[in-house]
Amino acid sequence: MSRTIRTDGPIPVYVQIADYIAADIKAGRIKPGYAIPSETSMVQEFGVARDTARRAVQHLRDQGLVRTIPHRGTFVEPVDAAE
Amino acid sequence: MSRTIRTDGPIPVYVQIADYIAADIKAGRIKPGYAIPSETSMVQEFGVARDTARRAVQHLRDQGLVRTIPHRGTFVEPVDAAE
DNA sequence: CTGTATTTGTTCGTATGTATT
DNA sequence: AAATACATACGAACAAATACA
Repeated sequence: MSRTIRTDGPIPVYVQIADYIAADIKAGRIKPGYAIPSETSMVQEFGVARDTARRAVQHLRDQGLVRTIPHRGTFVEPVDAAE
Repeated sequence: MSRTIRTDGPIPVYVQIADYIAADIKAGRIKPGYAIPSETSMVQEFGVARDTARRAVQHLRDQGLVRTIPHRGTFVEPVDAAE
């Protein structure tokens, strides 16, 4: 898995991260009801600030792909929820 | 012992706390094998958030001065471990 | 064996300041 | 000016392991 983050291009870092996770969801690598990586693990995995990781999660929420439960995590929605 | 925390300067609070504890270690006030103050006690003593106390401990770990045992505490390493 | 207290682990929420683009 | 990104800091909730009475 490349999962390279580019800061020199036109695509915001948070969108790039969200896209990676969205791809995981759509490919079934993270199934409905299961948690996506925590903000902290995104920070570690992608080497970004937590602020950026949060934006990525927000982006996924905006697309209806996930739902966050405070202090628990962010979970993949049922497949039909993102339509 | 002053141990004043300054929030108006350029030195992060967590670094200031770590420096205080590092000084205690280097002065022999906390000996190898013994525990440094818990996160909770740092919160109380310095009036900071736990997040900040944890950063201070992390900073000490990064310097090789201490080692954390989960659910037990954080302990001073042997003197030669920090070289 | 059974609680209770202590301690670190983990997670998201919120805010501020700075720098860069 | 506005959006993006990083770093710092405080809050809050709950989990889990450990230690001990």
